[in-house]
Amino acid sequence: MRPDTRLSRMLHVLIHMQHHEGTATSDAIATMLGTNPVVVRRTMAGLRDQGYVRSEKGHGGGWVLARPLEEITLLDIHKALGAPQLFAIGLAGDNPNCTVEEAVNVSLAEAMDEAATILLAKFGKVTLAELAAGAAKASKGKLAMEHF
Amino acid sequence: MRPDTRLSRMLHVLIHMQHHEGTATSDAIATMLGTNPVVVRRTMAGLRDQGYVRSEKGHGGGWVLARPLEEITLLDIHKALGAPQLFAIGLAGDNPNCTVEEAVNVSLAEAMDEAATILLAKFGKVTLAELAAGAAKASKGKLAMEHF
DNA sequence: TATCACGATACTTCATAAGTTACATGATCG
DNA sequence: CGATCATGTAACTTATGAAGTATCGTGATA
Repeated sequence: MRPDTRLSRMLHVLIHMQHHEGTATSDAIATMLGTNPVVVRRTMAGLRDQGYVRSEKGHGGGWVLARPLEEITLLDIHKALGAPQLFAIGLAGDNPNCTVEEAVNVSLAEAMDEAATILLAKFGKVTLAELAAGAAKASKGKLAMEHF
Repeated sequence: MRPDTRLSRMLHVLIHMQHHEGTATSDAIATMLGTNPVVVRRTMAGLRDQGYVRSEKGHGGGWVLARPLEEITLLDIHKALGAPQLFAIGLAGDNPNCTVEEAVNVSLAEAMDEAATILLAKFGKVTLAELAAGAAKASKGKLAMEHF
């Protein structure tokens, strides 16, 4: 199964936009992500609808952050992307009379629900500002390494 | 994304095999699951290699449980299927010099690792015998209902 | 008015679980 | 032995959804 990389990509973009003066065009973002500007617009559309970024047309247009990174969590972006499927595992069968099938699926669903709750709770606790800070620190570390 | 239903299906089959006297052919299993016998053989191959079932050719051949359900956990079957991807979410980017990308992906990976640990721990604690017992109980409940 | 950048549509590509076809191999029955 | 049954395997097709692409419309700016 091909993994959904939209969350990872959007987080990456949003953090870069903080340092970016003015607007970032879909083309520029696409180049940074190694993808296509249409894909960028399509994916960013959800973030715009939820008020995390704004888009402007025409000369000097492009994308800008609409809220500080302190106020955006990973969970916010996950939801803005439409809260896509978290798990690659699914439940099979559609026979409502088979109690075995039902017991299996209930058990799997419970385990997955529990894991999803944990995962989304963690997503909700991490802000993009914290990720940006972590990246800045790592950057300094690298810079320091280069001096030796 | 199309979910992977192999775990759900194999658990279902194994529990039914407990009550099944003698062998169950791939055809019979496929009919029960609403799928194709070749898919059954392909998927059961991993379980056979790990010693959870045996297969016999020729007249009267088919599949039989090789171990009691008490000794098989959901995790065992997950592993026997090759421990396929749990999450539909993936990490993007391959630029080792971008600390932002790295920070984003490390954070996502940590959250997913934590959730995966929880999920697999739960899988490891549930035996197929327990699922079978739950199904039998539900079956009785249904039977009782039918009497009134 | 020309250009720039997003918005939107319609399509193609890609990856992979799932489904299908076909045939080989081995075991059992008569 | 030979027919039949069932698994083993290989090769191919289908289904699904993220991702990629081409094209044109729309609005904003110089």
